[in-house]
Amino acid sequence: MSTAEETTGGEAEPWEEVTPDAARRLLVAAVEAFAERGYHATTTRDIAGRAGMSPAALYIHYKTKEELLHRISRIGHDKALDILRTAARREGGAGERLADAVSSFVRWHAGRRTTARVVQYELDALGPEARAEILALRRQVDAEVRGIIEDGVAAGEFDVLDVQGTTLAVLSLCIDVARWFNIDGPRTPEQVGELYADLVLRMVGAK
Amino acid sequence: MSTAEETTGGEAEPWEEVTPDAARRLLVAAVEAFAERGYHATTTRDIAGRAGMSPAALYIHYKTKEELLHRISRIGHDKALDILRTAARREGGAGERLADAVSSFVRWHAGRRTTARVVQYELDALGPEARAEILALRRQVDAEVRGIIEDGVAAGEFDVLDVQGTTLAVLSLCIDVARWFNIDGPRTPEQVGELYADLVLRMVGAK
DNA sequence: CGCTGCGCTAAGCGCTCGCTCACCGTCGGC
DNA sequence: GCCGACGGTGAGCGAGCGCTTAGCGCAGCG
Repeated sequence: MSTAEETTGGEAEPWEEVTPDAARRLLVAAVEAFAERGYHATTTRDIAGRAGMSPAALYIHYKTKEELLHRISRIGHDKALDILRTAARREGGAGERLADAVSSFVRWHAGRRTTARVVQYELDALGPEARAEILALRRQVDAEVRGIIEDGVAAGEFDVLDVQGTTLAVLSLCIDVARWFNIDGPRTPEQVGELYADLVLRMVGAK
Repeated sequence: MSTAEETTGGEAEPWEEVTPDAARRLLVAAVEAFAERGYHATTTRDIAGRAGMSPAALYIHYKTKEELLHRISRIGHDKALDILRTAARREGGAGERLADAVSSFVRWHAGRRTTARVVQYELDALGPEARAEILALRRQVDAEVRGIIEDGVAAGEFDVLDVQGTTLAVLSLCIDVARWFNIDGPRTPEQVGELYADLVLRMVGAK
């Protein structure tokens, strides 16, 4: 988690914490399949096939198909939260920290779009306990962004009427990048990150 | 479950164009089920059950489960486009028209959240021809918003660096309301619409 | 060399899916 | 009062699902 991923665009090779190798290959295959077709439309045979294994191999490393989604969602949320925390705790004014948070968060949602899609849009497919665990992480994500905005307001740097509503809107804007971003489109993840950082600074009335 | 959504955004009772009555009841049931569990996780038995009919009754009115989704998506996109066109073609400056477009578009996504969820997030479940038809409607949606922003820039009313990128962001912000909005939450659709209209005016640097 | 443990496969179980089909009650027209 | 059309049902088909199980090949080790 603390690896060298200051990287402007492509991040360090993900999923390296997943071992053994066969379990990681299955998980990466599941991310691709879930992102492409959705959790419910993906079959265990499809996941195993993408990983070059038989359907039964999946159940050596994971108890159920849902456990795969849970692991993906957990790791993805940890990563997203890590990105935001890093930006929130750097030095500098609230404006710089918010711009940094938004641009890196957006870069992740665009650059690792397949992962982000699964993480952000397949939450309802999890069972109650797993969903509750993930929702707790999401509240922490919200708190990080709200914290920066509150700092900016307190410092007189931002002009915001509804802090919680604006926080919601900022996060919503960033998250939805995973829905529409197209790797073959005209924009790189870095460009979208820059554009969005500018838009968000306008939204909070940064001086 | 189906009640309590009495057109908070001031829209007409929807689905009235769907006849006969049994076909409409099935379609409304499908909207609810798709919005709750997703297209692929919804069974034809569930849809028919919600409409108080046997599973076979569905196939008297619709050829396949996918045709149901197609009809919902088509009608929903027509409605969304209609809302934007009405706002775009009213009288007044670009700022007023943009604020009107955003607030009514957001009101629809929040107030008719179940429909909007299906319309915006189940697009990939459609076959190639149906999806192409819907994508054409979405390009028209984009054009309406871009048109207002271009007007504002031309009139010196807005300050926008990347018109297409900002259009994308504005629409993305509005659409994602359908993902997070909660009828039992602290905000009414009207309040979110107002908040978002203000945020969007800031994004375009409205004078 | 034989034994053991383990990652993996081939086959398939029980179930539920989308969808079909033979049949039925109701009702307007003659 | 009978008849055909139509909207509906109950039962069930073939397919494909998530997941299980019996057994295989092979590396490590005496």
